[in-house]
Amino acid sequence: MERAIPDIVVGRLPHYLRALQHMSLEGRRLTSSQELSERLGISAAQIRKDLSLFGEFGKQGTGYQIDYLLNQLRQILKVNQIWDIALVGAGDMGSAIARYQGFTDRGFRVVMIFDNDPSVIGSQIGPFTIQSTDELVVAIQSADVRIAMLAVPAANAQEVADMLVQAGIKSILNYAPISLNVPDDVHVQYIDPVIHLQRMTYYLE
Amino acid sequence: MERAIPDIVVGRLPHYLRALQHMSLEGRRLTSSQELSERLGISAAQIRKDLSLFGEFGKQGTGYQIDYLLNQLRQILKVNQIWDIALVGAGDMGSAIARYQGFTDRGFRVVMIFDNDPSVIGSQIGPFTIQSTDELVVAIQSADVRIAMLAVPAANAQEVADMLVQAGIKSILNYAPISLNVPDDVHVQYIDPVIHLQRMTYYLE
DNA sequence: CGCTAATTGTTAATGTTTGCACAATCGGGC
DNA sequence: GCCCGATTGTGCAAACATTAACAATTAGCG
Ligand SMILES: NC(=O)c1ccc[n+]([C@@H]2O[C@H](COP(=O)([O-])OP(=O)(O)OC[C@H]3O[C@@H](n4cnc5c(N)ncnc54)[C@H](O)[C@@H]3O)[C@@H](O)[C@H]2O)c1
Ligand SMILES: NC(=O)c1ccc[n+]([C@@H]2O[C@H](COP(=O)([O-])OP(=O)(O)OC[C@H]3O[C@@H](n4cnc5c(N)ncnc54)[C@H](O)[C@@H]3O)[C@@H](O)[C@H]2O)c1
Repeated sequence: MERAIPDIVVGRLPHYLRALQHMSLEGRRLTSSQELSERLGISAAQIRKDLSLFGEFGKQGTGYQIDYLLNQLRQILKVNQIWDIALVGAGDMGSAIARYQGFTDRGFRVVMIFDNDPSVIGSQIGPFTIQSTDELVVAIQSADVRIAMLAVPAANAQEVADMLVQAGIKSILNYAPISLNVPDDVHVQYIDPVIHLQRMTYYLE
Repeated sequence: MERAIPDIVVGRLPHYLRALQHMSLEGRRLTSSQELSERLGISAAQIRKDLSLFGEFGKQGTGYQIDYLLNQLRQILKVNQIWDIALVGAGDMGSAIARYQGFTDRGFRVVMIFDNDPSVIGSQIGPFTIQSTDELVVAIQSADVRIAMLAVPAANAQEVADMLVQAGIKSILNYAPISLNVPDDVHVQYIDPVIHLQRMTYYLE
């Protein structure tokens, strides 16, 4: 029986992956827990320990092959494939997300966009036609999409989340500044810049 | 000598604040650690313990006065004032941030926007004229701004961060998917949706 | 071929965070 | 005025996370 991996470790893996991807693009071959430590501000011992939960990826005296470790991490995080994403809310934030070019080489792509404002339904954002939220559940179900990004106002976020759950979505990245109520088997992550800003003002004099 | 507050506690306070602000808008007067616990998915004991590090804000048998606790938390986090923010990068993300209406009632406002693309410098986003990054250091210094949001491509993020540090910025909220190198007295927080998405795909089958 | 410097994976020690449980206290009802 | 159900703040124990330290191993070099 496999020991469960602590959430906090899973949360660090994407950071390792991102740093390795940069190094790989820089043409580098090898790295070490020490170098990753300096780049990421995470102790070298911790990085080694985290990785050791999944296997032995390095070589003593040498370090880690960047491309090898990269692939191992991609496999562990299941981003050695492209995941389709449904985006709800085609306002300022939704449009920025829809146009963002930085998803594909990290395992994701937006494949459908929904809004409930008749004046934007049917119009294009890049390659996408904005669909009505009336079609949301059926469209997501028939395309078998599991991940959604939510960029609607806070007041509407819960009702949209309910629809997403009904459509079979299992992971929601929520930009609305409100906590969502979802079943246990649905994962939610939050992006709220103000939370980060308030955390930093605590340390300002 | 005051005991230092653990970072992890400071990181939860903005969530309490956000939930309380919603309750207050709903016209509610009283809440309890239990109710907050249900809304936030943080245990009631933890909430009570976190708050107790700063004082005694509740009343046994009754709970917490929402508006009172709200004000206490605003004071603790120093958001009982409006902080000015400098925004760098007026692309898709920067424009969405510049137009966002959700900062002011939570303690922040964008007051200046910079870019280095001559074709956007001088144009308007809402009430702001986009300034050249050539003016960045002087403009930030003379307006005594301490917080910046960074929305430039990853390849340029470090050079801009260096300018921000030189200008006296002490808190940076970085949207570029790259770790920044800054002096110890400068706080950095990161927003990278892909990190959150990759964290969730780990749990998908 | 043996020495050196580098670096891993892992164990044990240390430190931090969370959860439990309960006395103390409050407000309301009767 | 007293009792009851609710709820806080907190001491202690348990769980969890991080760090330090080191034997084992490697590549490179003379
Ligand atoms: N713009 C930012 O920089 C920013 C920053 C932080 C947080 N956010 C949050 O992101 C969310 C979106 O922000 P925005 O600036 O894009 O707002 P916006 O008003 O520009 O866009 C919201 C969009 O959601 C659509 N919408 C509303 N109700 C809907 C529903 N029930 N179903 C489908 N679509 C619906 C609206 O028609 C609109 O197109 C908000 O919750 C906001 O708080 C935005
Ligand atoms: N758009 C999104 O949804 C999204 C999502 C996640 C992350 N991001 C990140 O946010 C950042 C901005 O993304 P975007 O989509 O707005 O990109 P963008 O290309 O639309 O905008 C970038 C802007 O930065 C400006 N710029 C470049 N170098 C600069 C410099 N040295 N000084 C000042 N300005 C400079 C450019 O002129 C441009 O206006 C990127 O790092 C991106 O990875 C964006």
